Amino acid sequence: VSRSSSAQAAAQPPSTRERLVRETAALLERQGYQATGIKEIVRAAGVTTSSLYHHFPHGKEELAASALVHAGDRFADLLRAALAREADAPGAVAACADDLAADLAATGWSDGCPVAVTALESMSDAPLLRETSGRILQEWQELIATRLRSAGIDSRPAAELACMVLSGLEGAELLSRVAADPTPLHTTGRYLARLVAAEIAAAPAG
Amino acid sequence: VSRSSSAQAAAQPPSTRERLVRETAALLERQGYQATGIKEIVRAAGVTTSSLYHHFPHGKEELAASALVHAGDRFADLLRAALAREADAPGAVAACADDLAADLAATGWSDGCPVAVTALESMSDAPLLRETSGRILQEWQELIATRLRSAGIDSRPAAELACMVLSGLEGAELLSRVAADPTPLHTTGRYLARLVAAEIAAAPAG
Amino acid sequence: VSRSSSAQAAAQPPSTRERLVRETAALLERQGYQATGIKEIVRAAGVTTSSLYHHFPHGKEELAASALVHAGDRFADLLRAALAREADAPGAVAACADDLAADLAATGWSDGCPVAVTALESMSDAPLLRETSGRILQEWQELIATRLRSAGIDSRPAAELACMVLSGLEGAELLSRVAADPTPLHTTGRYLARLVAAEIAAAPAG
Amino acid sequence: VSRSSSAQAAAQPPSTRERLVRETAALLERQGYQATGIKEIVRAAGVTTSSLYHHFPHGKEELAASALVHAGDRFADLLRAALAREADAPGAVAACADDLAADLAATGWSDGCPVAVTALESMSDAPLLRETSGRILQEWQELIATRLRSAGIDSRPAAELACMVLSGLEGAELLSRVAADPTPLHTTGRYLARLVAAEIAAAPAG
DNA sequence: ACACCCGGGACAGCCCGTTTGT
DNA sequence: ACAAACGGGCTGTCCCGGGTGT
Repeated sequence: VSRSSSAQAAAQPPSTRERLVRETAALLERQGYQATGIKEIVRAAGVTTSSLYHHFPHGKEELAASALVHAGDRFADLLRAALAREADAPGAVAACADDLAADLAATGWSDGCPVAVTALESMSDAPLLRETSGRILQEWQELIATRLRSAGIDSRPAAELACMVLSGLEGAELLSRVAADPTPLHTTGRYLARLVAAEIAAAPAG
Repeated sequence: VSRSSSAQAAAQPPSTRERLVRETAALLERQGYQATGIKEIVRAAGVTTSSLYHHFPHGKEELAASALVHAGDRFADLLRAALAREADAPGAVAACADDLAADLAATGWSDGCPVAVTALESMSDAPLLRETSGRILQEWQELIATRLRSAGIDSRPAAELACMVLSGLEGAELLSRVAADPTPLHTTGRYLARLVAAEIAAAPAG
Repeated sequence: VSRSSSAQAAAQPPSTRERLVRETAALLERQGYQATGIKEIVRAAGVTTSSLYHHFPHGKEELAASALVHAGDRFADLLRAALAREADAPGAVAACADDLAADLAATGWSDGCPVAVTALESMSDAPLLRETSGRILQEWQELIATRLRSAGIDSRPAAELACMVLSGLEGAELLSRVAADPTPLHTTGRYLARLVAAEIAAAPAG
Repeated sequence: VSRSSSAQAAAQPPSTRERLVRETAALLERQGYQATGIKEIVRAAGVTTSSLYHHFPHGKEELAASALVHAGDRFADLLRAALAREADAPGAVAACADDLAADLAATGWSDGCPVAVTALESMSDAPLLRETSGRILQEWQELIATRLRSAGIDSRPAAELACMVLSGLEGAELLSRVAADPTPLHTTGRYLARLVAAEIAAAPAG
């Protein structure tokens, strides 16, 4: 999915399209979809409005969808890294929460999961964004589920537990951000790790 | 906090201010803060713009804050009811998730937690909304924590577990809404109940 | 219909709405509907865009419709004056063409019948403008028909002849404007007068 | 004038330039000049914008002028056919009106004389279009005048009568289109025929 | 000569949240 | 409490020209 990064990140300056997607992703993380204006995007990316509409004929929504995919890939990288770092599955899940907390704190809690707010904002209008958000959330769940299965958890409970883990992470991120406090993420990470440990203990197979 | 309801809910038609708050709350649940326009609010409430600025001199943000408090009280009612219905604490937590799922499904997943999206949208601007959202989320956590303590869990772990429960609920609501599927909420409810049960088993005192 | 002119033209400065209608009518005569921008209108009228949308919530089309009515009334005045000036009906019809020619020439053939171009432009979109144009053209025909009936022509032929007269005037105005030459209007006026005279001769009653 | 048709209409697919002109003519008939966008044209013709500017370096106006000539030729064909069908000159003139009515009604009154609206729209700007329109209208008048002269009318009155006839046709087309009703065209055709008959009777030479 | 992708400014019509006279 | 006005902002489209290949 995120192959473009390695393919052309060699040296050439990011293309107009690339810059649009990147800047939009950054703005979405910070402000959400509704509060991010087209003008703001083109100003940040240093391109003209016409260029935007050349690359994204359906306008803001199409661009935001691309930006969501981009941001989703970056978040997937974060998840993958955290999940791979710890040898035991419970620790891996907790690492996700802790890394996320560190990441958010580093930006002063202004940036955040770009999918959460955009998805919620796009419930009524913007069906394309809603679908895209859904797919991205699914990807993340599968990423987590795969890690859990590699720890010996059966496929079905692994999927359900991954859903729980992602729910916990997303909800805790909300609480942490509004409080500007990493505690909710850390606490949630600990409990999620416990759940994973319990599941492994219950299913000793693998 | 929600004392106004008993004070004047006797019979008289809802005041202008009341109608504004109620309609705004409804719109916030459905569309979030940014997508809800002043004109839309006054049209829905059947009042003039000037009346709005008479009652809420600080405009949209102040009105939205009042609406958040109103909506937060209603959600607290839902929590209280669910927590009180089940005799055992784990069941009570699961009931929260299930009630929430039923509630959201009944509106076609269009309505939702009014605080989540508004809080996320108001991170960059609208500090009043951010503070208000934070207070409301705190209230909910305390509501849950109180129920957990009454089940014999110590004060400190009860608070932490309540944080985990609320995180799970909020995150699962996000997942359920974007997928238009109650499964994430049910699954999360089950796991949260397990955590509560484990905590009770671990702390037999009380 | 055009009672407002006498009612308040006494002294007070024209209201915002009045200025909008007047300036729009002037611009429509000169440029047509499509070439006249909202910004141009508000600049000419010295009002803000928001004021425009306060008085004409449906925007450009609604404003243009009002302007058409206004301009139609003014053109009806011209017709009435010309029709009343000459004692004989044929001369009255010719006077219409001549007055129209004089009027158009006085503006360097830049102004013209505001209805013609707007009606043609609004065929595909802007149904409100189309209806309004149709009504105005009907009014003018009736004005002419009434004059013909007062000259002894029966009701039915008077209506048909009025249709012919208006067609001739509108078409000749087109030819005169693109050629910047009053001849087509004068020529057409002469032939129209002949038709009226023939009709009177054929129907000696009255 | 319309030599291109015979020259290359043999079999080969219409050239890029040809397609541009044809599609533009069709759009001008329906929407006028201002409402027809460059993008709309290139989409309809299936060519790229650069191709358009290659063939018509002066852009939209030059293309529209070519389209006007093309459409004018087609309308001239209609006039010629109608004028030649009827043996007597009055009947020939009436046939023009009737054929025009049939033609317009067949398109649901959406298409129309492409010159009228474009000419009126181009009065203020687009002098090239104005000149082109003028020439085309002149051609049509001469077409009619020639037919009248062949019926024994002197050169000078034939030219004037042709002016009257074209005025009547154009004006009646306007009235018919806005009313979506062929009656104005039919009525006008009848009266125009009467004028021609009277002229022939007055000038019995030939 | 011809066609492609891409970009450039300016402006289209419209609506935002807000304030003022009164 | 009301209509009226404010000024800036919104998304989107206008018509057009460069750079590149062929």
